[in-house]
Amino acid sequence: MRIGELARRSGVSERSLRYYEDQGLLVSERSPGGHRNFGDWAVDRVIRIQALYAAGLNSATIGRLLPCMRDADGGPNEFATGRLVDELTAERARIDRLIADLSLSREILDETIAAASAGLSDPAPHLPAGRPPAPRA
Amino acid sequence: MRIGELARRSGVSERSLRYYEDQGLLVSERSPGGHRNFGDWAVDRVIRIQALYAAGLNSATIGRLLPCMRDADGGPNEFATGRLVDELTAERARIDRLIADLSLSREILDETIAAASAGLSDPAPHLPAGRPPAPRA
DNA sequence: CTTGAACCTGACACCGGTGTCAACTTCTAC
DNA sequence: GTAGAAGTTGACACCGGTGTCAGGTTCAAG
Repeated sequence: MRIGELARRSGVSERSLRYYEDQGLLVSERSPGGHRNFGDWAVDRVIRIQALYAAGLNSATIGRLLPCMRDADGGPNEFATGRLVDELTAERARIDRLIADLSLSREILDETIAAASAGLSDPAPHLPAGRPPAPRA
Repeated sequence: MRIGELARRSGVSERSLRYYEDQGLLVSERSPGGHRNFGDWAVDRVIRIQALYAAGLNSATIGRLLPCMRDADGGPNEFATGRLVDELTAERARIDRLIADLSLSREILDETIAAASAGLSDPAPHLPAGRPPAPRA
């Protein structure tokens, strides 16, 4: 598929996809004219890359991590070196703290939103005040 | 307490605490010489502020949110306006997506770390490879 | 009074993935 | 062949909470 479709299917902007390739996180075949061509596997990979970025990892770390992770196609891997394992372990700890912060923030938002819809005598007509169930992490 | 102690107790740098005050998120008494003095309630408040920042909210949004949230001391509140509720609802949705990304990232890290300690014939002597249980959100 | 730790204000820099625009080329459907 | 959608490279800007340094002031203990 071409970059536009990959962007649509993965939910990541074309700009970011090109950046990922620049950083060596994504590879593509090229058409004779230079247009990128991606396989289906790229969708999953992009989603993972995006998740890792969202978790606060930088390009360099993701670049070291990618060849060591079990891919969707169960492709061949390297094993993470001790140094990389240390780094990933630290990242994991940071992510755990971050998840804790996010959960606290979510609670605060929930309470505040609930208090508003309970307390306002002027119910906003656009949102039916039904809050979705807590996300299953 | 003074700013140093608050920093220690909340785990937030003095620099950030002064910035929070600048942004109107935190109030302090001042000593005759100008030194800040905080009550015990400040610790909880700072932790919440920090969590909200970590969740990606900016100063302006936090500033609007703070007076509407139920504080630790159950202090008096305003109610969030409809416009603010909309904003908070959007933020909550974003946080939910972010938590999903973080969970995926954590899984990837876990698998990669586990694969490394299982696959390496050279066990790094510093970490006993016991992975902590998944964090109870 | 003296001394050293703690605090004050103000300023500068940073980071790095992403949005956006420009100018041009390639692809595709008719 | 031709028009228009889609893709390409390159460059510029941004954001905003935080780290850090400088130079000066305050506080508390001896």
